[in-house]
Amino acid sequence: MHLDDTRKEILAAHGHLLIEGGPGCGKTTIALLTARETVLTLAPEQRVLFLSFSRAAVRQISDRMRGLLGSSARDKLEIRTFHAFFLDLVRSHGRLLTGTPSSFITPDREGLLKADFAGDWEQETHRLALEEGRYVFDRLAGTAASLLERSAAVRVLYSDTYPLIIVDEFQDTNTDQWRAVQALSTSSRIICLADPDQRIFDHIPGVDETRVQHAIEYLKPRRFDLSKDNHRSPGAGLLDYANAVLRNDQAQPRPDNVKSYEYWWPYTCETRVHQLLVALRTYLERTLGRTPTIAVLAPANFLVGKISETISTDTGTPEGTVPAVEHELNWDPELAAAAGYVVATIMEWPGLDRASAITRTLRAVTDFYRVKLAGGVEGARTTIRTIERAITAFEAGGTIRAKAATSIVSAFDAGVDFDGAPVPDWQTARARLQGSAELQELFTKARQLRLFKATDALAWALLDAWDGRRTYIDAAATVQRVLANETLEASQQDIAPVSLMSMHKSKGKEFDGVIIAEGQYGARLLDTTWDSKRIHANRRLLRVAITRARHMVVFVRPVNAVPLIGDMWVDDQTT
DNA sequence: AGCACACCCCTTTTT
DNA sequence: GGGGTGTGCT
Repeated sequence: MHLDDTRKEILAAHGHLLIEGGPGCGKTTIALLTARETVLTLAPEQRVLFLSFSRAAVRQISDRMRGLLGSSARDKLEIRTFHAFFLDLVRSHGRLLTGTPSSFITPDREGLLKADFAGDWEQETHRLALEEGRYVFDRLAGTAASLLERSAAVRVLYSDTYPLIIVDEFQDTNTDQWRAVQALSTSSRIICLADPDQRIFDHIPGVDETRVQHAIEYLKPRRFDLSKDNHRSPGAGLLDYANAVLRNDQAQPRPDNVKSYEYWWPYTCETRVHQLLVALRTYLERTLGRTPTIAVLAPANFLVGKISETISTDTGTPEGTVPAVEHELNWDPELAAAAGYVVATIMEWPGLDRASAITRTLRAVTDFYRVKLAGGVEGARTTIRTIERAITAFEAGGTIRAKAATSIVSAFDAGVDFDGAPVPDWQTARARLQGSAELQELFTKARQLRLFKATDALAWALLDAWDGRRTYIDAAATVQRVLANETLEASQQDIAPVSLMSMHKSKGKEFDGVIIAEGQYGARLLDTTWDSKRIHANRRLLRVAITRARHMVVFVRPVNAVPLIGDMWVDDQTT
């Protein structure tokens, strides 16, 4: 492999390093090569630690590693998420802080606990951690940091084990993650990989635009700038264009592999995306000579969800019918699972007495709203209360007032027949979810489950739950188990040919083609009414989205959308 | 207490 | 366009 002077310098350098550069500049590669050199000097029990944010990123880095490092070097390199690393640390040493063994509260469990807790949940999670040694995900990093700060023994143990620690996406580390890195930096060598222009998460508490500056002051690292380099060949033009969008640089022309389309009546954003998605797929298939990977990205999740709904079925347009597109969607998996859980309780009906069947389903409905409440929807609280009151009234034989509850009762009384074929039976059960706004919402969410590739696993598990005559025994528990399993495994699957996600979620991923969709009412890419801070944040986000593509970017924007490059204010006045 | 209707606003999240 | 919230009616 040919190395230029900067890279040779990086390999020869000692002490803490800060390596900056944009997408495709080779930060990860040079970090892996540095790890390879370091590995040669390690004692048998020592390793190099490579920390990143998501499992998807860990997977991508591991793939890259396999191409660069021999198997003996690979064994000495630990590529892990921050979370997994902190989880181990707290599991092994958390007792030092609390005196009790540590246990963990999974996100779905946290949702239910949070919904039933009246006070300040943030404060409660601190109390749970300190007094009971029970940790929700968000408390892990802070706890790990405290352990490393307060216990010299723990710090020395970890620094001894990991003399070199590489921190990926350093600009997005939060305060707690940075504290842990700081503590380890006393005896371990730290290499930070950063691209300040990919900072798209500073709306999250603890993530801070001054992080890189702090690191420069605290670690006093040697700094290297790779931002001029790009090793993805057709991507080079895309990176230049993305940088032009970032800086609103009007001198840069739009390259041929960036297209922009408008939509207006009778098209909606979703139908236009559907049409262009099929066209892009055909085009890439022809030019690449293989099945391409395509991502549809939007600035807001609700738009992603709407696009998913639209492309799931054939769409009629003035230019003909566009066929349904198989795709993967990663949005609200917890809410969809909670809705699926309600459907599963209905599949248990024929085997249960009236009272337990109905209360079981209604409890599942309240749990759905607990998940929703945990996601920040305050209004879910009244719905939970209303349905809980209905359950109490039902059990006491009183009058039920909630429409969702009366609908469930009459659905049960109307009777439901299953015949042992899981998929049609699932649909039969799901079809009972109607008669009120709440049940309609559950119905829609449950439909999304189809998209999590969970269908097959669900069908198999339900086949086992079938009692051979008329009901599914413990269907709810079965569905919960399968869905929990699927969410954990999901990230390990290969990239689907077509995936839909928010622009934020696309960070660190790569596709042959990218469609960037802009909504009409919300979900704007740029808006003249925004302040400069938000405009700049969205330009950074656009840069991330554009650079996800290896070959082609297609914008789908409403008529009169603000040009991505140009004088926004003048344009606004002329329209 | 629960619901329907009117009005308002419209980002982003890993594990 | 549509989901969330607030208001007033039953």
